Amino acid sequence: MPLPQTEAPGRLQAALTARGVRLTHQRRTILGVVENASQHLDAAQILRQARRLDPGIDRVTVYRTLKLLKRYGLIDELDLMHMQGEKHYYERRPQRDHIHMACLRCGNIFEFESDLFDRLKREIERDCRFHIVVSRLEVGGYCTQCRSPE
Amino acid sequence: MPLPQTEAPGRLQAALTARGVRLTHQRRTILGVVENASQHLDAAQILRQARRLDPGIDRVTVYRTLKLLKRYGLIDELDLMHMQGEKHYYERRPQRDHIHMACLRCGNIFEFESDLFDRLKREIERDCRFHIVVSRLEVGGYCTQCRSPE
DNA sequence: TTAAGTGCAAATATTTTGCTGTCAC
DNA sequence: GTGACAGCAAAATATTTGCACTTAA
Repeated sequence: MPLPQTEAPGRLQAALTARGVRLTHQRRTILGVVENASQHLDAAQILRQARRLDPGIDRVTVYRTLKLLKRYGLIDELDLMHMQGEKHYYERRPQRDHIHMACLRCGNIFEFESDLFDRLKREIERDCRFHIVVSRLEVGGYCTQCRSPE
Repeated sequence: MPLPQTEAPGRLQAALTARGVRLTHQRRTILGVVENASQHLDAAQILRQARRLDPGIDRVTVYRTLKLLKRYGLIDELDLMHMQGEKHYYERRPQRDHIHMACLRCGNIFEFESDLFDRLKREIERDCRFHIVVSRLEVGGYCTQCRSPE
């Protein structure tokens, strides 16, 4: 069953409150959808789910809220190698960055954390004297299932 | 002065020919633009430059040619952290993958090659049993110039 | 010759903006 | 009470599709 929007305030909501951002009913709903998503959602999917909880929510409000969250660095915007059109996907920014792998055959998205990735980012910061705010590593290819015969 | 389109056939053109792809006048022009670009170009910029050499070229032909090149793995499609709208940027696929760093203040794009990046990709292939076809690592942040006081 | 490619027009997809009324604090 | 926010309509941006004509091989 869909999660009630009266659920315990999530981390996103707490983070916005801490920054003194006004929390409207609509924002709470959208935050809840993003927070409790079991997969990467695009704007249209977020809108659809938010409307189940609050049918009056407008598409524009979803876009404005996503932009707000992105501006505060609370969510990451993914392209997932543009596997299905040019839409973007969103996920709450994790403690530790991870890599997204998109299977070009089955379309599944896999995630992977890696010390080497963390080291690479530190190397970039040091060698290029570049202060990293946000990073995105996406790869497209074939997963085990799709490579194996059958 | 703009490069004449009668220039020596570039690698892109050779690669398409080798694959038995038909080379039209328009394709040769677009290939030349992409090949000789000194920076990352989006579709509109490619169209503009192509039209200087052949005013009749249509926007659609540019998109179709870019899609063709992407399908054959001859160019890479970049987002450059969506610094200016949602357009895509293109570059001829290099021998060795590199990282793109986008400065959020001055908008400059920096490139960086790294052994660690190569190792990371090998690690992904091994640990995740995932065969990588294409990869993209983009970071957004602040370059030396923009971090320093003045 | 003929399958593949081009230009044109129109459509689609995604995201943004202007404005007026509403609500969180 | 008031400045920030929501909804609606419309626009802007980026890319794709259908179709009749043209061209590379």
